[in-house]
Amino acid sequence: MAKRISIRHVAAAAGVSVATVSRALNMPDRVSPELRGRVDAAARELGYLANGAARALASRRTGAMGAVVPTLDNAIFATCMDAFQRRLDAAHGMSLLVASAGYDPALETRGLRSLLQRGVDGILLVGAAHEPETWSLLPAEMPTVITWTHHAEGCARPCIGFDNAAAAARMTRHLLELGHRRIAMIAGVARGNDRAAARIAGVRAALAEAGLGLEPPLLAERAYSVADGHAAMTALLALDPRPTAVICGNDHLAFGAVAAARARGLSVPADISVTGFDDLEFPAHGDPPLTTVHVPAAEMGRRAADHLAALAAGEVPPLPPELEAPIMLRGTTAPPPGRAAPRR
Amino acid sequence: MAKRISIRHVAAAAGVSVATVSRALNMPDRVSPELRGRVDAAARELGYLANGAARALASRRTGAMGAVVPTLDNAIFATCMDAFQRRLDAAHGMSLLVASAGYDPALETRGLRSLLQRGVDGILLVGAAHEPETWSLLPAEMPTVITWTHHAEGCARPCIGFDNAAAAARMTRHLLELGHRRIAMIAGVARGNDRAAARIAGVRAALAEAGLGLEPPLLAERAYSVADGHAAMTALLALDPRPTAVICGNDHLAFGAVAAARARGLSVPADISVTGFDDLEFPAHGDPPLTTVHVPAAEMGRRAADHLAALAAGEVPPLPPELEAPIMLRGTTAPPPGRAAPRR
DNA sequence: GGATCATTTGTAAACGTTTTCACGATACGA
DNA sequence: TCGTATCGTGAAAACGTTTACAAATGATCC
Repeated sequence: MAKRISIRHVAAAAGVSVATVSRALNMPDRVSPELRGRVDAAARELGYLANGAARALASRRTGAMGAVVPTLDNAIFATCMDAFQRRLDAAHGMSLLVASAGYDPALETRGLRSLLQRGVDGILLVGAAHEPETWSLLPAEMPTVITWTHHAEGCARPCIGFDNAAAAARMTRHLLELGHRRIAMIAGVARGNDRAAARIAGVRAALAEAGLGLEPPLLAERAYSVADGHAAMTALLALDPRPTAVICGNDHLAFGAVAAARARGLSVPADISVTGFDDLEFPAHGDPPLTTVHVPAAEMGRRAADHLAALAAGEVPPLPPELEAPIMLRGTTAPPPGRAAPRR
Repeated sequence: MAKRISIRHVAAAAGVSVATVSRALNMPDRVSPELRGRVDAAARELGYLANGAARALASRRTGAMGAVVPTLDNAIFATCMDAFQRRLDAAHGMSLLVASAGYDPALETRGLRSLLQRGVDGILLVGAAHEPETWSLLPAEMPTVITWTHHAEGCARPCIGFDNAAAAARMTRHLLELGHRRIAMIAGVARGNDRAAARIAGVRAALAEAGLGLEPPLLAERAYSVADGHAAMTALLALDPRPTAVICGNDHLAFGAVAAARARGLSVPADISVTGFDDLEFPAHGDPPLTTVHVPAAEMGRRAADHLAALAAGEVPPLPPELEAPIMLRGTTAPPPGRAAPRR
């Protein structure tokens, strides 16, 4: 590219030193109104855009935050990133650098390394379970937040999230209260995914309170996709006796599960109840609308932005509170067949 | 942050000059195997991570690409960004800086300015219609690609996309061939959105071939959401006579439209046909699965990455070909009520 | 009426790389 | 044996900002 306008040109045009230009642009109140006006005019006139690299090098801050997410292809993370980026830009003048790791620990480490090297003022991570190498890459003084979880034991970083296990347990108890006893779960792949694991643990704990267990074939771990949910549900329906309720690890699985049940001629929720996790737009408007756990994705994104920005500015923000993940009771849960709705 | 390991430390540890360290790391074949080994060892030993800002300043390239998208909250763009980022990283060692503009021209300009200032080696834009200020921000030599459209008249930048109007026209003709004559459209908001406008134009053109028109109330422009699709469909169903087919500007609108029709006790497609645009995962597995236009979002992302990387490397890649946007015939279209399926 | 202090400005030193240039050494062709 | 390429290396000059630091000016206070 042709040589761009530099701060020197602006300084010359305004008849001041480069330092004054820098100050006029970055700390307008430290410069007299008169010079500030001249500088602003010259900058606008010349179409001056500061060189980010030089600025970052000299000031030791880049004005960009990095995020490492499992994927952008799942709306729940995309929603979070959208809110994160918007808040970063609107409230803190910062940009977003994203790396998606595809649920692959090696890719995650690689992505983080690349963000760090590229230079970011902070890092957003999803979940608290990461490779040792990932953790060792992060200097203690690098502003970092963990999202999507809250009670992360042994995690030295602030967590902006909710309690996956508790939310899953609550949903399970709802099913138990409706009278279900034969409850299955189509979970996400738990290996390397602490959120998926916590959801399984929550369901299992709630079932245990009722004297029930959760083992294969009633527990299936599948990749988060509608097709996988469909396939897993089809397998569950072949069981005898078949479950009367199926808890799914996310909305994709649940949506597929509902479709599979209907394909088998079953009515949801009359014949079988299905629950999801995430609360995405489509399943919420499905037929019937999906009963699910609301995940505050956008809220996590916004809070993460504020927290990271504060950390990067050297402030010591209060530890983030646990977020709510309320159950959205909609149309896919009901008492098991042959049982009246419970009195309330 | 505590002072990080710099290239100087590595040079000292390896007993060579900083120039040699730089070369050993960036152009390994320009350095003798012996020294290269010493440098690599020292770098690994010290956990050296190059400072991206310094590197960018000296080399005049940042290794990051910028993208300005309308939103990340719509899966179609998130999917594109996911593929874009993955290809950027895997094939070109580059990172992704995203700005989402929320369909607001002013925010778009602002986002672009921020990306440019931050320093990117190239820019991905969605659609060819942008504010004059947006265009004037982009120096001619800044590698840029337009996605989501192909025949953009008067657009000096390479376009990686498909023909929105032609795809919409094809879908319309499919409906006409099924025997529909009273066809409505729930479109996206066309103002400032050339894709939405092109889709309307395509539908209108195909209808005109059949001697039909498309005006309000048969044409409604709504924000891209399931709820808006639901509301618009409800209004359409109050018409007398009501349309026998509704073409929607995207899958969100279509999904909501289907739900609204069923809520009114109508059967889709027996009583009324509905079509979408995008081909998202959920509607494709709905009940019935949505007939829609497939938008090659991931493919556009990958191609954009390759094209931009080539441009940034000073190559002159061939102009990208037009991409396919095939119609996915699924379960929401059928002949209008009281009319047999057409012979084939 | 000085001394002190804050305010505004300029000078120049970082910031951590890449890259040009020069240099010596080695290989090659005549 | 003597130029002449070729190669590997180091010294040092960018790259375009920010930010101590110092200097100059004017205001404030005994």
